[in-house]
Amino acid sequence: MMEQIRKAITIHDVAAAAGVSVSTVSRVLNDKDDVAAETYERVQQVIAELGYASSLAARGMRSRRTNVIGLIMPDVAAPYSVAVLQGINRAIAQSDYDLIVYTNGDVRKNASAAQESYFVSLLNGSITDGVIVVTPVATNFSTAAPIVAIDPNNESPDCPAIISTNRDGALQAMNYLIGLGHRRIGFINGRSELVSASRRLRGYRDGLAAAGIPFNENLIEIGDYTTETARICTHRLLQLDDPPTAIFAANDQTAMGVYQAAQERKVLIPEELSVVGFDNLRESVFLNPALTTVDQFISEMGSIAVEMIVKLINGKTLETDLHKIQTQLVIRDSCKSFV
Amino acid sequence: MMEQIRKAITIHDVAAAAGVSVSTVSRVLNDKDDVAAETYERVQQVIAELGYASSLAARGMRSRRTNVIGLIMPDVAAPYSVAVLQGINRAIAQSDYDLIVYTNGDVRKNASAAQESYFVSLLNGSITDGVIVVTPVATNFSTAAPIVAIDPNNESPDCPAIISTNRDGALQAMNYLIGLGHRRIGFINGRSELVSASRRLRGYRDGLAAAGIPFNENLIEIGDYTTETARICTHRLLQLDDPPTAIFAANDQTAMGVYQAAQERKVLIPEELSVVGFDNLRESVFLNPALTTVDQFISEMGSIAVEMIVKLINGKTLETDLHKIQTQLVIRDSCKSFV
DNA sequence: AAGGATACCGGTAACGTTACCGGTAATGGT
DNA sequence: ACCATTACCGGTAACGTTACCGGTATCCTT
Repeated sequence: MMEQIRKAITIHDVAAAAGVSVSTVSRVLNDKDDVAAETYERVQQVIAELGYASSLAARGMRSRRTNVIGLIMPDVAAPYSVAVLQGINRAIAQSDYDLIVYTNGDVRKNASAAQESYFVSLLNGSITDGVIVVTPVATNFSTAAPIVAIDPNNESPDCPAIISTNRDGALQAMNYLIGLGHRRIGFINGRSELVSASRRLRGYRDGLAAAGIPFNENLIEIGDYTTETARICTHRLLQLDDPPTAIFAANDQTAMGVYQAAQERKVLIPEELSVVGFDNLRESVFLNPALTTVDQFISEMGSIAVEMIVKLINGKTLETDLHKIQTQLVIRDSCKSFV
Repeated sequence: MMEQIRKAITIHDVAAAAGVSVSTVSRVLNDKDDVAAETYERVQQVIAELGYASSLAARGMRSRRTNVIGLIMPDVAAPYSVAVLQGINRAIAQSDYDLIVYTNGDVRKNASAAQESYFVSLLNGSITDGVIVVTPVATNFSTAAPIVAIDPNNESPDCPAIISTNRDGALQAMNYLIGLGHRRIGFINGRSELVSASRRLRGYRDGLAAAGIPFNENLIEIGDYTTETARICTHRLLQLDDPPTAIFAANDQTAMGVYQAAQERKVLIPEELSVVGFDNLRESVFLNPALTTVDQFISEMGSIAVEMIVKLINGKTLETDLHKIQTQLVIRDSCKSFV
């Protein structure tokens, strides 16, 4: 077994086996009409018999068209990434394109801009017709093929991008909590260098200000969007002399950390502590109690990105370079009014 | 803005800008030692300035080595796939290789063998040095580069593969339930054409047989590993004249469907119905009550696959072509003894 | 000082494919 | 019967890169 070191078959092998020239095989492969029906059949049969598939590399190099869209994301297995992937996958299925996801598996938090542009050029102009990048630090890429950024870390990116209304979503969450009577509201933020985190903090502060509640430094924790860090932050908040009656978590994974810490301290959610998250991940429904959270339609961002990149690939112009997605509070069972 | 239709830069541009030949630039790129320190520096600087990245396609075509590993999976966003991805990602990060995930976004359940081999040849021999395929139907690929299959749908695949002990895991689950006193145990299977499903059914039947419990056709439902179908199957089981006191779900997503149906019928888990799953997905901890399930170490399968493919790429031989992973029952809160 | 070794670099060919051009045979029109 | 058109197909060059060979200038050795 496993003696299949039979050298990979090329278009030349197919041509030889079918008794035609490589040009003709190429024409068959690309469904050009300048080939006799009989010849077409014969070549197709040989292709099937030999199990031939054309080299994506060679094809892309010569014809400048691969029908493949690239996707670059820092960590493919993170819940956020998975949600994006779902949307992209759905859109790809309905398109004529295939998808290649590229990652170096590096889950170090701070991918450098240089590395990102490296990845982009690596794919673009060789094996992909266009690239979608997720939460990039860089937004200026030197490449011929089009690029679309999802949630870029740049207030004014110079490539087409999709962003969600982070401040507005946070504001909705705050208004909801304040409407329930909460006045001591803790906030556990994401990594502060991320634009999304600073925009959500903005919403938190604006929400307080609009209600005339003074900003209290002690109620702010700087997390990193991970559950474990959020657990620690929550413990710090809950052991304050005057602990918060509600916590606004900057994303759902952070909210999970809040749940964990609350359970460890025998603090009941929502009776003794209200919690609001951000993202509306699939998992948030399964939490007990089900998490109230801000939906930022992550999957939609993915599918819209595909639509945009396809337009760009086909030389069309976009209606808008900056596609904003409206966030929306989803009320479940993790909050209770505070009297 | 967005006038970056500056034609992609090639090694020739770099060579011209640095005042050297393309050969020298190539040597710098590949860290060959036949280049003066001063020249090396200058070329590196030009590369950085121009933001040049070599074309993966051209490189792979010429040098037969790309340092990229391919991964082919039917649905990247499915929970199972995500778990595999996690393991693969972890292992990739510690290796010298990058990862490309290929999908056509087709979530149709039955990908054809032809399509699979097409994908494999597409990647292999052009842009990847080796490919990992997840739950392939085909296991005989005509390609020069190595292949490793995860959970192949073939009892005796003729390529190196990683499989988990499905029957044994199911047996553990059954012994546990029977040990708790259950005798009417329902089983919701996955798609019957999958090897994993038939092996788990085998374990279910063997478990019954060992305990002297007669097999009852009515307690078997054929699902498709999805939550929605499982919901429907569960309703059928629970409205039987003599409904099961426990349900063994063929995977965790199926178990979630059982939870949903139970909730709709006001059937309490575990008081009135015990549930065991299979997979031990991340989500299973968040379920309420936490799901007792068979861990099949999906992530480990991914990282082991990377180890295997790297060995094969480097011409080493594997200790074993068929790597079996031991499954293990994880007991949580979804089962109770039946008196 | 002459010969040989070494350091460094450029030119050429090839990887597998498609775009383009051109050529042959068959067909149609008069 | 002759020219024009058409249908079909083959040859050649090029995509961007690296392997390989070979060439020049410098250095070392005796």
